[in-house]
Amino acid sequence: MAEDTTHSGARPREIPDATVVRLPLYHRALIALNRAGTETVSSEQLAGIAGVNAAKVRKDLSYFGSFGTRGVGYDVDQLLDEMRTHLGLQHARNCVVVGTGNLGSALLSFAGFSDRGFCVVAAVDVDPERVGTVIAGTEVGHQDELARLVRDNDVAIGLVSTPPAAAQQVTEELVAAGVRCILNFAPTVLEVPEGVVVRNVDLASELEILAFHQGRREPAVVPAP
Amino acid sequence: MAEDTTHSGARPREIPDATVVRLPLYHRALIALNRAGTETVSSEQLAGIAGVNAAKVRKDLSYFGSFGTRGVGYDVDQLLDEMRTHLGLQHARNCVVVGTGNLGSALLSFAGFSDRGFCVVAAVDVDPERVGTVIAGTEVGHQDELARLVRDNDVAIGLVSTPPAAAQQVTEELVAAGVRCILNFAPTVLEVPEGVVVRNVDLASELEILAFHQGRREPAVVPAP
DNA sequence: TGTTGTGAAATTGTTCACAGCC
DNA sequence: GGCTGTGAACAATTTCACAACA
Repeated sequence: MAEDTTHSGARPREIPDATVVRLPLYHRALIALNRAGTETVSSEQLAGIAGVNAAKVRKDLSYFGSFGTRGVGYDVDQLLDEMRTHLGLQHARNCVVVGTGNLGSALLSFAGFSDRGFCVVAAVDVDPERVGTVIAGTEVGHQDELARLVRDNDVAIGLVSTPPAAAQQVTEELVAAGVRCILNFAPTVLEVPEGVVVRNVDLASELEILAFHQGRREPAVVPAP
Repeated sequence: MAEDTTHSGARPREIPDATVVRLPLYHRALIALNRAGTETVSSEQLAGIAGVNAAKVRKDLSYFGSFGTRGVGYDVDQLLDEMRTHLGLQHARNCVVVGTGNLGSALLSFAGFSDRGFCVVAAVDVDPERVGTVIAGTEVGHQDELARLVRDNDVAIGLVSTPPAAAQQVTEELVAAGVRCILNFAPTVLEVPEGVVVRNVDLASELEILAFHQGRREPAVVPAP
């Protein structure tokens, strides 16, 4: 991730990766606080809600500036605004779902995005059986229409939920169409050019990590029936 | 993201967390190599497929022993076996889906688990409209039946896909029923007792992380000429 | 030759602890 | 008195680089 940033001037604040992945946690916590009508929050409280520790909260927030008040805490509204700004969420972002199998249709139906400023506006598939069907209000277009749909709908993010064998191909089409953010659900490592960001969500991997930890805890006990 | 790996006692061989989260990548790569009939693989090749670098592969594997051959590489079959053993995947693990909304039904329909030794064998919901329906071959039971279903089906893993407000409650029920591994899809931080492992999958958070990176890359607005 | 396995160095991330301010 | 912001100490992780060896 880190470019050749030999510190000539400490101007461009580089946010640590570890911090970036925690920002959504704070964002989520602040949304909840805001809804509850809470006006100020201490790093300790915020940490409790976000499931981290207070020192981390303060360090993380400090990378963006110092908007807390000593002896008081942070103003929830202000911090929420700040968070939105730095996450680039002032405006909603449009997403396209590529591959409308089980997972793809779930993504189309899933409401969890829209609350937080992401909107699935298009979907494509190669299967003629699926093209033309409407899932959760979105009509499935043909894969060939991807570029047009991306352009017409100002799509910023591609959700790849094809079988693994097709994932690299559709990724390249997404990139060619100008999409620079990809959330990949296929169990494959995607190759992308510089400047394109990929995040991977692999459910089987998550389950394997859980299995590993369980195996560690219980040294192979065979329960008698 | 797995900040909740609380360890109780010191084990002789402690595997770094960072390594653990990469094991599924190697596992996946080895399955592919095995299917392709490849017999040996170098750390360099494995790294290529898994999307990491060779030094990391070697270091990671070395925590489990040294089963490579200098000048040659690793035996795919043997390494795959080793991987399965350490991930505790000799036997399949049963999962229960709690909450059968959009995401929950997708989890039930999703085939991606079964290839890798995880099997969804039960599902529950509180909504009377859903209880009794059959999704992808699994009948949805009532939430009250959770403990029984866990017992009867030897369930090892709980998949929490309820609305956030219900997630903590159902987690406690899962834990009470003896489930010690939880994959949480609800956008909430779950509190669990020592010995229970939680991993979180929050799609909105992933999208926010992507948005952040995109915002960084394109420096906002170009000054007017 | 080519590749592993691994100490040691470099980098990144976390926690401490306290000065500074309300 | 309470809480932030942060440099400095500490811990984890990654990378380097090379001896060992089939």
